[in-house]
Amino acid sequence: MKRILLIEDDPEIAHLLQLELGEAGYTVDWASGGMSGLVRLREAVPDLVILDLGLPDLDGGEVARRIRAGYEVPIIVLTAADAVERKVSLLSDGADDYMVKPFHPAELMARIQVQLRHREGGEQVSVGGLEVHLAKRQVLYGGQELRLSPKEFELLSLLVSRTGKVFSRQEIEEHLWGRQLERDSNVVDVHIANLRSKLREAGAYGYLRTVRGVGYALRQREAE
Amino acid sequence: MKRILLIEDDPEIAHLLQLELGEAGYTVDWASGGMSGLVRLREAVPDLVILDLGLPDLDGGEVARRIRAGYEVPIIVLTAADAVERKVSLLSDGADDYMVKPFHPAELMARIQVQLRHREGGEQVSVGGLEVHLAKRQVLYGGQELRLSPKEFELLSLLVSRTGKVFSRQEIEEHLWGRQLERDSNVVDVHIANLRSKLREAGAYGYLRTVRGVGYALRQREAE
DNA sequence: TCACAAGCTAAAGAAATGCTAAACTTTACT
DNA sequence: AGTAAAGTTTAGCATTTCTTTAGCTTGTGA
Repeated sequence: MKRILLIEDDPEIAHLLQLELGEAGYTVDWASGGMSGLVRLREAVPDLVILDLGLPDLDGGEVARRIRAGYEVPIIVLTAADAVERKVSLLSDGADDYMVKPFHPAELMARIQVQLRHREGGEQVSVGGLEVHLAKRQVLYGGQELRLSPKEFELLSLLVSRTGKVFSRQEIEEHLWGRQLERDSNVVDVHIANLRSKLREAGAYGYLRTVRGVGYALRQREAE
Repeated sequence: MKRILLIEDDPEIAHLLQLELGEAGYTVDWASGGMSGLVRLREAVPDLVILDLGLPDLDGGEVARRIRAGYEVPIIVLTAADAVERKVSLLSDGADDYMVKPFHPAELMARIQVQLRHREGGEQVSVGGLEVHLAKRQVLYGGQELRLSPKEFELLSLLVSRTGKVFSRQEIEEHLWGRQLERDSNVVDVHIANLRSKLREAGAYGYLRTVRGVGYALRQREAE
């Protein structure tokens, strides 16, 4: 369950948003002023902050800066129509997105999702259309999920950790097995072959390349 | 100093990014359209490209594909919130990462670092337009990749390690074979010839020179 | 200008390297 | 214990790369 901190002085808007967000499955925490918002933030760090600019006690930019100084949490700013030209300074104050009032709740919802997705994606790397989510242990190609065995996933993770670099069989062995294998073992080759065939099956051919005499690398696609 | 090519039609965003990136120590080159971006790229290949999707003249995916067709440079795409579903096709067009607008500059900065780290093999040497990446076992000439055999790559690596120095056949043998070969073997000559022909094929003639009676050296280009 | 050494080239056989399929072993789960 | 999935080994095959050979070209000094 995602927690959202709403800093908004107008009770009417606050109430409306609380309803909308609650229905969408978010837990909403409401603060009516800049100071109380900052206090609330310290008590329980939310997953996202919605900040109204027109606060009575503190300037919105100031609040954004203070939040940003101590927390990584994404901030969406609500601003009146006449303050549009402030958007640039706002963004550099630490806001991640802004919405001009009045706005449609659905749009706010969409932007919230975008921001949350941004943060979650932390451990994601991609090469070409290949996305590797380390935390989720998931690999996507063209939005489609690939079913990889543990060894295959580790192998791909290693290669994607330094795109372009050629990993020798020895390096791969050290990373996946923690030691060197027998001199004449070709386990690595076999796992490479299996991984490659699953990649190809999904249409992701040409990324996993053999560098003869040295090892393997993940590179930008090459004609097959 | 890393060079970033920014392809962005909105002058306001371009200016903001130019400031931010400049402060972070990058050299920023700004192109306001897809065509001019491609031209700029050809003039001086940057270390990274930031590409806005909403260009007036060319489709963003098209630009990405054209860049990718000729260069290995990493591409980060900026896309409007309503085009999120295009990310998949974008990634397979050759983009390495994408960011949904608006975004926090710090996040862009982080992603730039990720991309540059991925690409850097650490050790890289270059003479003229010839770049040799040891970790990637890759040789680029004018952004274009050369396919070299192991011996050819080692040979070029050796020569490029002390640009200008003349290496005797004996020295070359010691480095590539770990010993001296028979007196009347001309393996070195043959590998030199093969390397030279691959270089020439890519347009990189005039670098690999013969010093009669002594050996071979890699020097600044000379008329052919 | 000629002769000879040094270097270049092309081609063929030898060697090394990687790929694949299939059998076998281990592991995790029922 | 039985099954299914994953991991490993083996061995033969295909391909690339390396080396050698032999004849050709080029540069240099008499």
